[in-house]
Amino acid sequence: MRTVRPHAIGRTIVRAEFRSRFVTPGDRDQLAVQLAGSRILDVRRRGKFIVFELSQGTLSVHLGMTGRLITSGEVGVHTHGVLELDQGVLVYDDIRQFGRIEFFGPQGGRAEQLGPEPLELTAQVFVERLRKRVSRIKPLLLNQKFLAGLGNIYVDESLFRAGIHPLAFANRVSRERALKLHEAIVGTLEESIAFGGSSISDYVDAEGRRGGFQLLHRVYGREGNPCLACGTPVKRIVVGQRGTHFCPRCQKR
DNA sequence: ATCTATTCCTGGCTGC
DNA sequence: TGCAGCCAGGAATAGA
Repeated sequence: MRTVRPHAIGRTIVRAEFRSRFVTPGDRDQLAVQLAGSRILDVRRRGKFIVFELSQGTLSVHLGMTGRLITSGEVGVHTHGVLELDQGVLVYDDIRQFGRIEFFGPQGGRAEQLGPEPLELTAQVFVERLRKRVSRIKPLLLNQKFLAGLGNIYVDESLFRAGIHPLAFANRVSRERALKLHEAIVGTLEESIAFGGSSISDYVDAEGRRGGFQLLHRVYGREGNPCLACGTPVKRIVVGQRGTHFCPRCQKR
C-alpha cells in the first residue's frame, strides 16, 4: 500500500482490463468500463484490503496469499488485472488466485464490515473485547470481524510473544496476559512493517522488493527448531485448518 | 455464537 | 529424470 500510493494517487485510469473469475461482483468487462476515466483520489489500507478511493466509487484489492500489486513488469500468465494510468501502470499478479478485486459504490465494500484496526485500538478496549468471547484464541484473532488485518503468521508470532497457547480460550485469558497480547500484536506488526513485511514465497511490494520480516519469525515456520527463549523444540499443530506454531514450554495452556 | 469441513488454486516439495 | 500426490493458506460457505 505504501509503495503503491506514490504511483497511484492523483492518476487517472485510462484503461482497465481484467481476466479470470475473481473480479466481483458483476462482470469483469463491465468493471473495466466503469473504471475507465476514474481518478484515483486516495489509496489506503483497511485490514488486509488495499482500498482505492476513486472519483466514481471504490476499488478494493485483497492480495490473498500470492497476490502482487506492482508498478512495472510484463503481463504474464498470472496477471489478472491491469490498470493503465495516464502515467504508469498498475499490474495485479496472483499465482494461486486467492486474491480478490472488487468494485463498490461510494459507500460499500467488504472492508466496511471489518473489526477494529489493531494499531488504532486501545489496550483496554482490546482486553474487554477479547475476554467477552468464548472461542479459542487463535481462530478468534484470525477472525477479521473481531480484529482486522492479522493473518496466520502474525497470530502465531503474537501469541508466542505474549506466552499464550493457541488453543487457550479467549475468555479465560487473564487481564494481564491479554494486555501483554495487545502489546505483542502491536510490536509484531510494527516490526514487520519496519522490515517491509514477510516474504515467505511470493510477497513483494509495489516496486517488486521482498520483505525481510520472515527472517525474524520466532515460531512460524520453525517447527523442530529450538525456541529462541528456552530451547524447547517449536511445535506445529493444526488449529482451525491452519498450521500453528508455538513453544510448548513458553506457551502453556 | 461457535465450530468443522469444504472449496478455490498452483508451485514446490517428497518419495518412489 | 520423471511423475504422482500432497501441502500451504484467506475467506466464503454450508451445516451442526
